[in-house]
Amino acid sequence: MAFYSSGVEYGIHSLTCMIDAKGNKREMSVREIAQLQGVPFDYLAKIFTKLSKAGLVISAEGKGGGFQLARSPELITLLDIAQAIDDKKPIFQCKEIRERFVVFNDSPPKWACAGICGIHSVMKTAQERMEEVLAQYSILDISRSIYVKAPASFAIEIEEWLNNKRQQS
Amino acid sequence: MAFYSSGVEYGIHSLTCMIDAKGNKREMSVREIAQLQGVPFDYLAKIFTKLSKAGLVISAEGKGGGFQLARSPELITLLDIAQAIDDKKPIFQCKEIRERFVVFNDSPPKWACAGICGIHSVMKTAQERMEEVLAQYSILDISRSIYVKAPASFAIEIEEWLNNKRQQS
DNA sequence: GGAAATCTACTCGGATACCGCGTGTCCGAGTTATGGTGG
DNA sequence: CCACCATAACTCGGACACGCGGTATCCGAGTAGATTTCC
Repeated sequence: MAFYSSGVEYGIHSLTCMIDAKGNKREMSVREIAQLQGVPFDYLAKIFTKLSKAGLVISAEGKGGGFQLARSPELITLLDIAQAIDDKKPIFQCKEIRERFVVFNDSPPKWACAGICGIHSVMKTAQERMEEVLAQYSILDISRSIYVKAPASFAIEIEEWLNNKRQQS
Repeated sequence: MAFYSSGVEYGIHSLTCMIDAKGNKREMSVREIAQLQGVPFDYLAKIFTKLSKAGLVISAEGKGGGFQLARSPELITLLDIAQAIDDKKPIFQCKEIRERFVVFNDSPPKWACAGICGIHSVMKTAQERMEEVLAQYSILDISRSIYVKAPASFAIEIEEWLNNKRQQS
């Protein structure tokens, strides 16, 4: 299985579409976001409560409520989102096998347990490098990479779709 | 769940203990390796067939057989092992959500599908950085990090344990 | 004494069981704007 | 005109069902060295 869950993917895409073509925030409800992207609503709702607890979005309860980015789009990185949804999980879970050597007879000496396991140490470094990359890109970057490819009509169609939706209720 | 399975951890530790204190290869059977480290034998056996297919170890069938490193210890990296056991899996599995926008009406335009997804692209870069670190360390490095902490008696105890084991049969 | 049969200890590969977790759904509770109703 | 109430549309949180994949175990088949047996 992949390391980052599909919840993370939903989260990133969702926050990305809460920015308009000009890079400004746009308040939206979970239902709007879910329908706009063709993603399960109930599931996305749970994801947004996580994003809210992590302080990435601000919630507005009640009718007409929804979510809004808590910070400027360039200050929300992919790492922020991934950690908010997947709870800072490690790439590698050390089982301290080094302590299990049969020659230790179930009572490993101090030197064997001292410091961090060598393998674990390398894995931690690897994860740090990985997360550095994720921390380097914001949802504004992602948003731009979409709008730079899209025709001008794309942004308009989304705006219209949103307006229609809101007009009906 | 962690990205790299516990099978990877078993694999790395196992290959590491197929090197003696001087950094030389040491032929061992799966049973020896499993018992030495206190790890399930049957499970480890399956892992070694993967390592064998990946060309990291060479198998010798029949009585007295076992496994041996296929290359010099400094040429076997943690990435080699991880990929041999976990089959080059991606950190992130793109679901191509960008094609699902409701304004596309189930027929996404070419520009939306063109090239690699922006998020996916960042994730791939992140994974590359991570794997670079893993490719940077060999099992010889890991082995040394253990022996540098251990007293001289440690290597001797392992040798004696192995000799006892082989004498009995 | 030498050849053949037997035994033992391996590597392989498939089948299977267990179980945790990711994914997704459902529902009830609390909140807030909106619209309608009655004095 | 204004206070009050019902309704609709949200967010929140818990419970739960489902299925997949990681972990682990078991077993049979094939292979090769060691041992014994038998002529």
